[in-house]
Amino acid sequence: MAARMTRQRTAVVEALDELADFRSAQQLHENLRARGESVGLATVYRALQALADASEVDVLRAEDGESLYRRCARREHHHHLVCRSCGRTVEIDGPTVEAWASKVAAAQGFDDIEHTVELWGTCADCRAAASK
Amino acid sequence: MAARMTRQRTAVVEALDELADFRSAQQLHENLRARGESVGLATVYRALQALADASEVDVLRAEDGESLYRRCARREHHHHLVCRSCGRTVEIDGPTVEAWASKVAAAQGFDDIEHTVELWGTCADCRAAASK
DNA sequence: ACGCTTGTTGAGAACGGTTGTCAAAGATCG
DNA sequence: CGATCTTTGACAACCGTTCTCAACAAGCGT
Repeated sequence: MAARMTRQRTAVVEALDELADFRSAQQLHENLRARGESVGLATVYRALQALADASEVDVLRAEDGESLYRRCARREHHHHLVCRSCGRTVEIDGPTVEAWASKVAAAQGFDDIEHTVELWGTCADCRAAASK
Repeated sequence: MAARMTRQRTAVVEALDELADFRSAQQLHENLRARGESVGLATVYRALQALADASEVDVLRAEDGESLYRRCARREHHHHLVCRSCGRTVEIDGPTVEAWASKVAAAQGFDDIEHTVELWGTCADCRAAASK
């Protein structure tokens, strides 16, 4: 169970660090190959999974169900405002939302509460590009 | 483009009405077969899709990415508190959340904002059953 | 009631993202 | 260096969902 530091894992982390926004496993894989790093797709998935388990990366689901990964600045719980078309991401937190969520859930007798709060939109740049 | 009322579509709507909680397309399909209604899986998917487009049912993604459907009481925008293990659902709305979401997004220059706010937990019954 | 037209159905193939398989490769330690 | 034991990667398998297309049936006009 000792996590070994391999060339591939390092490469995945590096790729994540360079790309500041949410990316799919496949995008990262392509990115790695493009720069000459030979890494298997399955390995990319495994690395991302491990990083997610260790809370080193945030995972979120695109509207079509694909998983997107990102290395976030803050490790504490937070939410995201993501551009639908380019993936550009802004970290946000909503203290009022947290409080609201747990209060509502508790009032209904629910336990082990987890909440999903994500904002999707089109960023200024993409909007400009679309109406070119 | 005229929507025809077929036996299959009626069956899907009926099944949804009986099952008050969020169910997957496959669960609904099984449910229909179990009661003798012969309906193809693809048809169930199509019916659910059409209903979702018409805002007749709410769709949400389970943690594993599967789509879950439910006929909600209110047609207006609202959120859900869903039991992870039995699918039991409580409709909730959070006026404060709505306001917060659009304000935050606008402040970042984002447009076309959409937000996902769902609460997952374990309902009282399932908690009791688990610690039997 | 009876065709006709046209949307709908269903079985199975296809698809796309993700995970499993397993022999070969390589990281770590003594 | 050698032994050990995790990791890798090409490919198959999976699973939910969508597509294909010939057979079918709603709804409409007569």
